[in-house]
Amino acid sequence: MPYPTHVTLDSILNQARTMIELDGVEALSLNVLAEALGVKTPSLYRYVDGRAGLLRALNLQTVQQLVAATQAAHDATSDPLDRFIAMMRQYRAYALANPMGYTLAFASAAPDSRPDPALLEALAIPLQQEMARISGIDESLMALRGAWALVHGYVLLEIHGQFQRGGDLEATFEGVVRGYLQGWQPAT
Amino acid sequence: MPYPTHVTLDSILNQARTMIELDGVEALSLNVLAEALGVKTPSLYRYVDGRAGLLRALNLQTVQQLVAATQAAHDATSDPLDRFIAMMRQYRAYALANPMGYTLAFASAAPDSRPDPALLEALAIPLQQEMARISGIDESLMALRGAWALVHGYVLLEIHGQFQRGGDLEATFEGVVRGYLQGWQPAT
DNA sequence: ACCTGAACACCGTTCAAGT
DNA sequence: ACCTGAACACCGTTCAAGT
Repeated sequence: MPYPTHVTLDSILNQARTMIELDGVEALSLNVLAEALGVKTPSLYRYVDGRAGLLRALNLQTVQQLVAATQAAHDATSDPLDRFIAMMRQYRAYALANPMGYTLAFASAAPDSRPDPALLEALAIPLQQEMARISGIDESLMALRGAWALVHGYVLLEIHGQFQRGGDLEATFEGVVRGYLQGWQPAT
Repeated sequence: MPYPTHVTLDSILNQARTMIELDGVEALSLNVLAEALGVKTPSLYRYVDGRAGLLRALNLQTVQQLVAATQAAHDATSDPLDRFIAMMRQYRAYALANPMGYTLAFASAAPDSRPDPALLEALAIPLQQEMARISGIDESLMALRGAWALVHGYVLLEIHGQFQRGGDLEATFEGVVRGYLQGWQPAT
């Protein structure tokens, strides 16, 4: 009689994700993860290629979820500028809801667990299309890179508590993104 | 006859810094660090409070160096906008020269090794003064937060290789920062 | 005063063995 | 087919002991 399956890739990732968000990536060990899943540590190796492979799988999931989140906003509006801002809002919302996962995927040092370039394209293409309708196509790559940097940096500073002087961080986000984008609209 | 001192806090930090920049933070272990310094691991505990303390000390140094770098640019120019941009250029140059150290200090998850708030003020105050001369004082906090986010995000995306489509990243940096700042100049 | 040896608990990883 | 036990090398940390 073979063993029943006690664990799946999904259950592993879900458990890892909640542990990471609770205690940080450094505190995530395969031992405690296995124990929380009611299994012995070596069993995890059937589903994931060690600790590094686990982080890779998590990062893949993170990028996919982020793409889905921004894409949902894309389909919900039509005016180019509103649409772009709505996508940035969704981007921020996802990052703030998954701060450790976002940081791990997009600002972690390990070069081997970086997001797949092809997936990053999936994130960038629809954004650049919208940007082209705001800035014109010639400037759209530069304008998009700045917008991404602005949003990326903003959510990371928020996540890591580096906006120390309070204020309405949501309104400020809206303000700086709008301000940035207005600079790229062709002069009338 | 007492032991001669084989190691100092400075030699520890320097060695740790070069190791981090070479192989990443995760690969930094007290064992290999001690061995590189010609000393046994427990000796490090006289100078630094364990691995966490070592990272704290490194982060402190990073922020101080970053403050010094931006401050140098402040003293070298006089026009507000040029001066602010020069400071941002120095900020980026420092981050790109110390990518792992910068990431560790400003985008690492560990909340206990975060930079001292008072030091962050030392970084922010002169920047906000310049920003006030560009945007006016009322908007200067919001405008500065956006500028910081933009530069922070930009250098992190550069460091982690996420601008995949090439192009002159220095010129793009200049362009997006200038573009952002122009939006905050009061209408004529 | 400064460093080391020895010991402990924990970690990731591999692989033959169990069911 | 899936999981476990046992073993290994490595890690951080503490503290009594060495010089």
